Amino acid sequence: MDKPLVAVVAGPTASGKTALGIEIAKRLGGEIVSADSMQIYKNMDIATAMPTSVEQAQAVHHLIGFLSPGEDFSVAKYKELAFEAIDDILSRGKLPVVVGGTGLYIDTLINNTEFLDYEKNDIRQSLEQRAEKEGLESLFCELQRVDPKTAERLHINDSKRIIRALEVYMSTGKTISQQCELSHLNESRYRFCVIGLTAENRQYLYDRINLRVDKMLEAGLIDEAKEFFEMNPGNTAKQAIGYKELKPYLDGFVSLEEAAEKLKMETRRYAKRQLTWFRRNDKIHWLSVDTTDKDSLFDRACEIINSER
RNA sequence: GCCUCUGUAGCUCAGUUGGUAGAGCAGCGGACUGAAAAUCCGCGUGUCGUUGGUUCGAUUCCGACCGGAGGCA
Repeated sequence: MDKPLVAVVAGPTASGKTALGIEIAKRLGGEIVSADSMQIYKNMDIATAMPTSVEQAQAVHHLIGFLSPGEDFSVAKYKELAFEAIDDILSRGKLPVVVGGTGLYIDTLINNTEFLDYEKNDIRQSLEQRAEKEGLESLFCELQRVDPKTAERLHINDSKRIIRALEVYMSTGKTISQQCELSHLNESRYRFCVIGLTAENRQYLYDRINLRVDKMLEAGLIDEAKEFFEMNPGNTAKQAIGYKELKPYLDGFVSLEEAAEKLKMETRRYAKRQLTWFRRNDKIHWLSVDTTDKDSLFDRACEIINSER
């Protein structure tokens, strides 16, 4: 009768999501579904802080390390695969535990966002070329004509969203604002209980990030980066934090110290954006990792989930 | 020891012909519907080294002191 419950662990990078997710899965009989746009890829283990084989042995993990970095990915594909995994886990009487830091992916599951079907095409590429030649303003004016509602919402410099909005219109015949309305007509088949990890002191999180980057470098991030660039990564994988920041060092333009500092900085900024994303969700049960010891954190998270089961 | 330069935001530096100051980066806040670890927007947070003097008024001019860099010995 009641909709099945899906547990979610969200939060910024380096907040301890992986450990908490595994603990919840162990204690409550669950399996983990990753919600991470980069951990989906193979051969990027160190940079993406993918759960180690030891960690993966402690709980079943879905949607990690399965795609080649040459392949592009999208939130629409993620949604499809994630719901498959969730249904599979539920059919075996277990608790799905969604764990990840990609807010867009998580919200798509929670809101059950529907996407329109359309054939793969090269409209985006030609729009990018037009932006190059005619200037972004010309595309923005076009968007004002076809979808004034979206044009009003977007800033004139927001090239990605302007191009995307036109791409949707040209691919589907529907404006992106129409698509947004259509996208949440169907109610979710699940209930979600979201645990959010945060830190009372931002510096605590930043210290953990800095330390983690140092550990990644010790673990062989540089070699992983060299291999990464050799295997022709696609546009999605290329965005990962961890390789592009090391590129100037690999090419001999900056010292390792400078590149490492840049990598730490970009990771910190990413964590900040993640916090901004999750903060607007007023249904999240927040737990502070810097003021709670591990055991009580685990206890508390399981209590919250159990109370909603 | 003497001479020259220098000290302004967390960092690198502008600037004020004397009316308490502004850029970049960092940082902070926000947005986010098929690339989202991406992309975009907003916001100066300051004992102008310290201390005396001149002045209605000094971060600015002058002196001393302290710190840094270079030169001459």
